[in-house]
Amino acid sequence: MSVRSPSERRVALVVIGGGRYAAVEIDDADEEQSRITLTAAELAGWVRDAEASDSPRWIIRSAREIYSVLLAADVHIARSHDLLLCHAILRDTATVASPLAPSAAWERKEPTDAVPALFDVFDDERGEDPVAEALEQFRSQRRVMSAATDGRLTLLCAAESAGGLIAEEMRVAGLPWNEQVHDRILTETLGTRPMAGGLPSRMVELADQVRTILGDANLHLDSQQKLLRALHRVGVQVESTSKWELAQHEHPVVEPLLAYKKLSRLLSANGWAWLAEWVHDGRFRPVYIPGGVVTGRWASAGGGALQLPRSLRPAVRADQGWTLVVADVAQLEPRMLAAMAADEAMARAAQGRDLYAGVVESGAVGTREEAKYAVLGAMYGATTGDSGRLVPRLRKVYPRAMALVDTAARTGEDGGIVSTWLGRSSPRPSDEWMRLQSEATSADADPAVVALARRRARDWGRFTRNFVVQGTAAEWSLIWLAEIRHRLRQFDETFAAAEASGPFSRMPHLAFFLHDEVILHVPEQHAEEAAAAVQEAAVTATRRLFGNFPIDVPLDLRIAMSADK
DNA sequence: GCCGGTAGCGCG
DNA sequence: AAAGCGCGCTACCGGC
Repeated sequence: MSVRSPSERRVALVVIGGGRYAAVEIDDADEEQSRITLTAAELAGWVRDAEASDSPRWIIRSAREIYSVLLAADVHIARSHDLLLCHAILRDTATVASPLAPSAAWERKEPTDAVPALFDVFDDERGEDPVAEALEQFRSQRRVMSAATDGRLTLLCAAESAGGLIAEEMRVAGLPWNEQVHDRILTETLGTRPMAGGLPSRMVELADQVRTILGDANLHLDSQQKLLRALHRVGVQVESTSKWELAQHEHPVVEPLLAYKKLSRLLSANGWAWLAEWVHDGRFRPVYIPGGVVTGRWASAGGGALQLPRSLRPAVRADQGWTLVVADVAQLEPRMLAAMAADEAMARAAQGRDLYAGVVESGAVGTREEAKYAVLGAMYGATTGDSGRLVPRLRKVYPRAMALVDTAARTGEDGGIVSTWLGRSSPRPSDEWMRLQSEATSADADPAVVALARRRARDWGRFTRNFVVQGTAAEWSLIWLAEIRHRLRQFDETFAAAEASGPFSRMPHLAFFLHDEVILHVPEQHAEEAAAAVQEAAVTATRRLFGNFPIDVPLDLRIAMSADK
């Protein structure tokens, strides 16, 4: 991903209704220079040619809407400006004096199902002149981006737009998923698959064991209420059926019950039904939603892409003749915190693979475990328990880093807005929250209301505290992803073009992304090259964000047939 | 039978 | 009711 240079060619692709598209050349003043009209059948070919000749930045309403159409015709684009994704950022940013005016027409409607909102494309009623409206929106967005003198919003929008493209590409490519391996794991863990309706054999055994111990042969284990009453009857005085609470008790029922619950979860979330619904032709194709989380993290819809249990990792297997490049960042968030705060002591602790070991060396805490709890507590706002007790020790050793998160928390408690490193801002607290706070400040306020307001203020403070760190980590990851894609495209051109016979047939490609982790699917002979690209991309992402500030962001990087660790 | 709220647990 | 952030999904359960 590169930030636009003045001479860069820009073309807006606009849906103009009746199944037709306008391709509009934009000059350096962001004015329309020329326009041609394309039918749906002509679109892909025209874009392919333009892309091949000088790879313009495509101004699009949304990658979800239009890139899926292009990809279906095996047309890839390098760069875009995604008006829907950037609208949200530029409208909410608190880092410039005049953010973008809100407009319902440029708000992303979240699809609630797994099908992309393709039919938006053919909405003829959208406006008077869709081209003029798109260009006007683009100009407004450009004004806001350039109001940030340091280019941060421009970088953020470029990265967010690249993310929009990558999300669509990853869905088309899919994650290579071996159904036989998945089936074997299920059978080994849950027992033999039931013929119809019933539970697998190991679950049946465990359930019988639990029912025997609880003295109720017909107990329905999946009902918390019935289970809770049965537990009370045998003297297990828990207030909930959650596993952390059950684990505190010593009773013969605990072990088989926890085992049953674990298997039950695997069966219902990622069992044979999931496999049949979500894996086709050896690929799992989740719908990614870039920027779907307030902090800028991606969300997903359908298939639970971001919650795949680690026990199923071995089912992620490269095709014959291919391999996986699997990379993740260790302790990304505290590293981002150290760099944002320019906390050199914390950056020193972050040197090398294990940040927590560095924290121990600094003398703040005695063990790695303590370091972990202290650091997580600092970023999440722990006040009690082991974690809360350890946080003050960090405040002595890393005053700058702690001041950054403490300030973010105080801003939130006061109803203020915080921003990430590149300028994505937290939402305003709700009207209800505001009302409660002002109600609590009146002289004759009910003490219960005051206490509640205080609690809600602290809750929101913990959210804004974490927002700046989680959101900046999301920005690093987004740039990392975009830089990986950029490098794969570069070296792909040199060897794959001649062999290509379909989408991603010979191309190394991104196959999975999970907050601070990527999986690439790569022809074997290019594995080393791809791994190097992932590493270089990380270095570049760090430099893009923090210049020469010395912060290490080391990767766990491996080349393997399966994603299993 | 449909719907929304809640519990619980998977991921980072 | 985990202490301490952000999500999505499934199954229950009560109300209609």
